[in-house]
Amino acid sequence: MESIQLGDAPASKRSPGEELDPAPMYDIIELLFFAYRDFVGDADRLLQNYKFGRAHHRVLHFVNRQPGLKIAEILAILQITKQSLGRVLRELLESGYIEVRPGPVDRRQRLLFPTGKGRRLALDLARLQSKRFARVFEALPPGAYDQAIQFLLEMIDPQERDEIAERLRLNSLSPERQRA
Amino acid sequence: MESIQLGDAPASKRSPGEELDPAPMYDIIELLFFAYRDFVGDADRLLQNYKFGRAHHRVLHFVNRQPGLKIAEILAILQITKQSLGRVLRELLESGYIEVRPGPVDRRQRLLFPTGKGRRLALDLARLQSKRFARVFEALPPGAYDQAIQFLLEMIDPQERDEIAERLRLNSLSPERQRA
DNA sequence: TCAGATACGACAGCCATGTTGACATATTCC
DNA sequence: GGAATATGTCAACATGGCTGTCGTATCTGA
Repeated sequence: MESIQLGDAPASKRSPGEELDPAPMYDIIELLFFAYRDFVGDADRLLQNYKFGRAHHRVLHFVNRQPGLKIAEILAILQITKQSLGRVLRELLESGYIEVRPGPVDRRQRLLFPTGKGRRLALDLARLQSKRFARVFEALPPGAYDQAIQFLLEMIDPQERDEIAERLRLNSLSPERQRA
Repeated sequence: MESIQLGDAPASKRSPGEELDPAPMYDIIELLFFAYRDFVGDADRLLQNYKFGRAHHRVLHFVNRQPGLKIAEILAILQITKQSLGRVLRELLESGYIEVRPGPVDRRQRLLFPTGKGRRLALDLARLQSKRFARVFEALPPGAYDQAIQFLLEMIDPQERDEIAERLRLNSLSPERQRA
């Protein structure tokens, strides 16, 4: 692939050691905006067929990834209020993409599980978004995937970073939890 | 920095040549979600002091980056309708962060310019977001910035990609347009 | 055992930001 | 002078957030 040279390098590279009022990194700010918009656009188009929005997608995605998620846990992951979750979750329950079982030890809890239908839709959505990434890393040199992972991880607030990294590691190492 | 190994490599790497039903790339899908959320969170918090939202930020950002932007141009960049732009733009005009001048050649056009106040706020916001990037690339090996740029560029739909790359190149090479 | 903490549901109302559709106005172009 | 263009505007609506408040079932600990 042709290497495109865009704008300025980060200010920290232009004058090492000097940190006074670095120039804003407009290029990467805008690229992240456009990249994210196109990324979510893929799923948005598919979701229209189901009359679902991004909010439904997020809930279904994390419930599918972590079956048995508690209400409080998904609120923490999505960082929304239970009132916001309420409507979206109700629609997912009523249309049979997610089901609820009481917590085996604490019966106040409502554990969320994807149904077969739910797993299928979540998988379709994930595959669609994965296609974009697959195309990206085919066009980029080897190692680009690992570099992108490190880049995105660093972008996340430090407090959440460890927790998220842990959740990702757990999910990729223990597929048996999918059958819980 | 400690190199964290997360989950699986892309399916294309696990069995070269075979492309049937690759496993979804859950890790990078979720990392992009969390990374973007924290990224915009920075600006959101600052914007609260001004009673502005993300929509105002986007308009102010691009008007500041490309002074003299036409209405039709910013609609194309943001991919929203003029009705959506209307309210937000009116508030930015009334509160004096953006001003309008008729097109010198075509007087139907309303060219958008940031005011001094507008430039200051746009710069504050850009600096805030740049801080996150600066911290990221300090933690990452040299070359990570260029790699991230290439990654994000590839994530953008091909139709827009060239146009966006061109706009970024223009903006970083012709600062004199800032005085238009 | 019982009082308080916890996990969750539900109602009401509000806000921000997007949409479509229809129509008005000024200007430019042929 | 009529059509196309650039933009504004009004109305209605959808989505997805929010706060506040109250209710209920369940668990926990003194």
